Amino acid sequence: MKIREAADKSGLPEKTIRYYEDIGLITPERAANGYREFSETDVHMLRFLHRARSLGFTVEDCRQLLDLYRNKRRASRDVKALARAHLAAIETKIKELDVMRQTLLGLIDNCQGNERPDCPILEDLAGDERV
Amino acid sequence: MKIREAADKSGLPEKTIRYYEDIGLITPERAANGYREFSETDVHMLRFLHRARSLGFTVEDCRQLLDLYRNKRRASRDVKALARAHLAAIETKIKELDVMRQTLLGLIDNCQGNERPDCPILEDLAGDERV
DNA sequence: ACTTGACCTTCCAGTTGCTGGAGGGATTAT
DNA sequence: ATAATCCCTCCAGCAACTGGAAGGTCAAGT
Repeated sequence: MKIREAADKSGLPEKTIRYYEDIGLITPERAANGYREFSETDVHMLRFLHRARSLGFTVEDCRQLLDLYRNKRRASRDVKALARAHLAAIETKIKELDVMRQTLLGLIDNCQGNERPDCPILEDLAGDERV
Repeated sequence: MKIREAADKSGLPEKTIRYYEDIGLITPERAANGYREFSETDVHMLRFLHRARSLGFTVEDCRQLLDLYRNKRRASRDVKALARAHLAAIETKIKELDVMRQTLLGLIDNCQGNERPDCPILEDLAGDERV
């Protein structure tokens, strides 16, 4: 099948599929006219990538996951390690965002939000000491 | 003062300070030899930017916040609106990450993590139906 | 006077993961 | 034959820096 159909079946934009080929994640065949020719296996890999990316794995993670997936002699230990590392990164990120969130909530709560200029949000950003 | 000192006092890397000048967030003076000459006010602005960025505001948000900060006729309403929009973005992001986190937790929990190849994580990514 | 070393400058490239668009060939439908 | 869809390959750009190269400046030491 051609790229449009592969895109429809995998849920990825055509542009992204071309990009994934560029960086060597997939290697579809080429027809005589130069068009990419996708097999069902290719689509399967694309769906795999789509799902992995949606779980936040980086493209490099995806490359490794795909390698593991294709390697029938893999150890599930290796997959689990990747997933754990990724989970840890996500949890770190969540914590960072939560700190921001708490701070913003406090600042927003203290701001009148009217037509006057005095604003505790700006005061905080400016590092003004509060008396 | 020169850039090194401004960097130390603001907590921002020199590179970042140059970048902020490039994109017009700050406009330090120049000495005769071409070196940037930072005033206390410049450092104040840099600290403002540092703090705003650490709360996750985008650089464009920072530009607006800085404009508001410098504008003595501002309405705190405008600041609050910016902060609220940013807070909403953060909360959206947290929710997305939490969905990933939950999913990963479930997958990791089901994976033996041994030397065998069978792995529910890969199965999920591959979209295999579980019986 | 000269050199060394620490500063400072600009500019270019790379990062991540795409996305949009230009310019052009191939195929399909009318 | 022609128009509408495909498809192709570049090139550029997004955010927000960061690293490095190549080179100018300045103060101190010999």
